[in-house]
Amino acid sequence: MSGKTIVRDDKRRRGPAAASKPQDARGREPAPSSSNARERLSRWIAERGLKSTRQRDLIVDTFFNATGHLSVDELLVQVARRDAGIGAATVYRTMKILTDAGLASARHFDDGQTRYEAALDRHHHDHLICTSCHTIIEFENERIEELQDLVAAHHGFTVTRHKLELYGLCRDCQEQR
Amino acid sequence: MSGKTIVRDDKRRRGPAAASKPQDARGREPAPSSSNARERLSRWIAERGLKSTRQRDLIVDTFFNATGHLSVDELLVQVARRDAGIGAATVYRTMKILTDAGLASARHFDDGQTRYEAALDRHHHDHLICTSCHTIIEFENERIEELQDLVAAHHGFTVTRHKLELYGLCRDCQEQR
DNA sequence: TCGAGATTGAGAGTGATTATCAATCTCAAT
DNA sequence: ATTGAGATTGATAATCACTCTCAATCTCGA
Repeated sequence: MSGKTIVRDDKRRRGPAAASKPQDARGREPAPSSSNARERLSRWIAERGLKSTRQRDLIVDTFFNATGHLSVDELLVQVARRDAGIGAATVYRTMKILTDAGLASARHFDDGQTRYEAALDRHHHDHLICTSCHTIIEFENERIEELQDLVAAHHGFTVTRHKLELYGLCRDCQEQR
Repeated sequence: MSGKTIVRDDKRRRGPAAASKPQDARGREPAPSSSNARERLSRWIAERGLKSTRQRDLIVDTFFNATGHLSVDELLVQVARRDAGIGAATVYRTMKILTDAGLASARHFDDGQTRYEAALDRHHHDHLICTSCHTIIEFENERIEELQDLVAAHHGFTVTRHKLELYGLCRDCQEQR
């Protein structure tokens, strides 16, 4: 699942088709394969005496097989299709483990929910968010990062992470007006 | 209150002194004067049949006399020093009015609370945030904005607003390690 | 001075997430 | 295969940052 470039376009769960061209992406590493992630997770779990459970496996599998930036609610809906008995708390707990293990990363956009995206071997990137249809497009721009470092240096800061989100209307939504 | 450049350094409520040099700021407009803001607010309130109350005035006055990016909690503490009977709901309500009137702007950093900053006549700017002492420094960089527009255009987006936050350690906190 | 209508403070309600806890499940050591 | 210490689970309570509700007040133009 999920294309092979850095740009991931997730118009509310649709096929891995038509995404804008990756103008700023440099198409470095392909998205992590579910199997690779599973290996890493097994190791992570083993290393700290955690246990592998049916629920955990199901949630992880569902997450890596989905595209985009999922909220716990959205993930729970998908998980419930396979096992309606899984509780929300378990999904929260599992996503926390995945995040701690570096296999998922949590994003806090302006809609009040934490959204998760697959993170294995992925490079840092930022987001373009359509305020109408909620499509999220990822992009990477080295020049911007350089300028950020410059600004930070001017103020004596050492930047450890940053967040850049561009909110607006995507092409489709503009045309529909 | 609040310096006369775009850079505002708020190390947890301290005098309007020592801020790093405004390297990226262009020192356009001076920060809004409390009186000017009050005028605008009066007009705003009058225009829509709202009423001016003791609580409202006190909260607004306290807000404009404080420096930095205050959360409702922080503002409430300061307000309570002048009138302990004012409820949190009223502070929330007042900050909403101030925001709607364009006199304050709400910022959502990664600590889960909404923070407000004086907004009258201020230009758009972004933030450098120290993850250790929580100092917040504002900056403006035209080149970055231009690149953002370029990136957005590549993806067919029309950007209406953006958020750029650089998290890291400020000079002081780096030295203290 | 009046009174319609806005405002207030307290407390209930909300939405997202975390904590608690008894019942279960896992898995390494029998 | 059995066991049992300890991890996990689901339900539910609790928390956090707000927002809503409502009866008591306050504001301000007539």
